[in-house]
Amino acid sequence: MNNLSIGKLSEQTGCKIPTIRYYEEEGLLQRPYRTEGNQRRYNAEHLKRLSFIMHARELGFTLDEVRELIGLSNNEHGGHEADRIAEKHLQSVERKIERLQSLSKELQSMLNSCSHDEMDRCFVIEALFDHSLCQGKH
Amino acid sequence: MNNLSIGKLSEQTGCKIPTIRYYEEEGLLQRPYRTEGNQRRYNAEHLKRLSFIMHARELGFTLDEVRELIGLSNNEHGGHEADRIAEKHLQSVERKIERLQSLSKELQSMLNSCSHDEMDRCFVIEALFDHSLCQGKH
DNA sequence: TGTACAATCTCTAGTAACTAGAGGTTCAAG
DNA sequence: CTTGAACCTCTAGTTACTAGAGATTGTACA
Repeated sequence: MNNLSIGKLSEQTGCKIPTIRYYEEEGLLQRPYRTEGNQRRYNAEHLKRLSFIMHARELGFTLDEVRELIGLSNNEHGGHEADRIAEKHLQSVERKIERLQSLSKELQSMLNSCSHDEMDRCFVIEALFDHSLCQGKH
Repeated sequence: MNNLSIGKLSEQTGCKIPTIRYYEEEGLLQRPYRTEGNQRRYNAEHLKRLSFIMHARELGFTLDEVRELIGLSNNEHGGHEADRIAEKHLQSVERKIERLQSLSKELQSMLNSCSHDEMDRCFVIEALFDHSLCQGKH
């Protein structure tokens, strides 16, 4: 688990090599020990931190939020703050879901009515045109 | 409706001025007539096209897909193709909804269990760390 | 007709979160 | 000790815009 090369860390976490270097650059991942020959060597702490970052990213936190979260986890008063961030994030996720659901409905009804007539006109395209003309009316 | 300046077109559509120029640059919006002094003047066709682009964007189509859709709408065999694009898009939207819903659940359960104990430890942060360590196990 | 100033022009660079490639160096197995 | 996979840094590209600088044009009003 110690003295992992960047390739091994990448394998273990599923995070791509350039992305690992990018996170280091961005100050999200601690700078690792370097060999004489200037290659990176990671330990269990790095593995843990990188997994944390990746999981937070999967959950849709931005890198800035991840940065905040990491800062808070080192801070004794960070708990309530972390709540706030997670709560704000939950709200934005729920808004996103709503928007996508209405989008899904619109796409479905476009597709359902999309039989083609003799002139081979497609209602998908027409629906897009029509709806785009009645702005804000639905 | 004719001879709209870029500012008026922007007002009418709600699309920002630099974005209009960007769409022109990208070949999505037809190049408009220019005055002697090199300023853009738009007509009803441009308005219609821009509204189409914006509506498709709201529905989450990428600019490349919008480009395709515009191409297809000028093509007599485009109908079935447009179906295919819309269908593919619908599927990706549904996948996105699923992912967001499970994310929302995870955030909610994080927040629910997030009372703070005497030591002011926050379970939001711990949940993030814990889950990040059991990779792929849920 | 003159003038002021809002609106427009082009161009460059910045955003987020990576990804890809060039050209060169190091590590480790045999 | 050799060789080839893995690593290094650096630059530039991606998507869909947005912001700003510095210059020019359009137009309302006196």
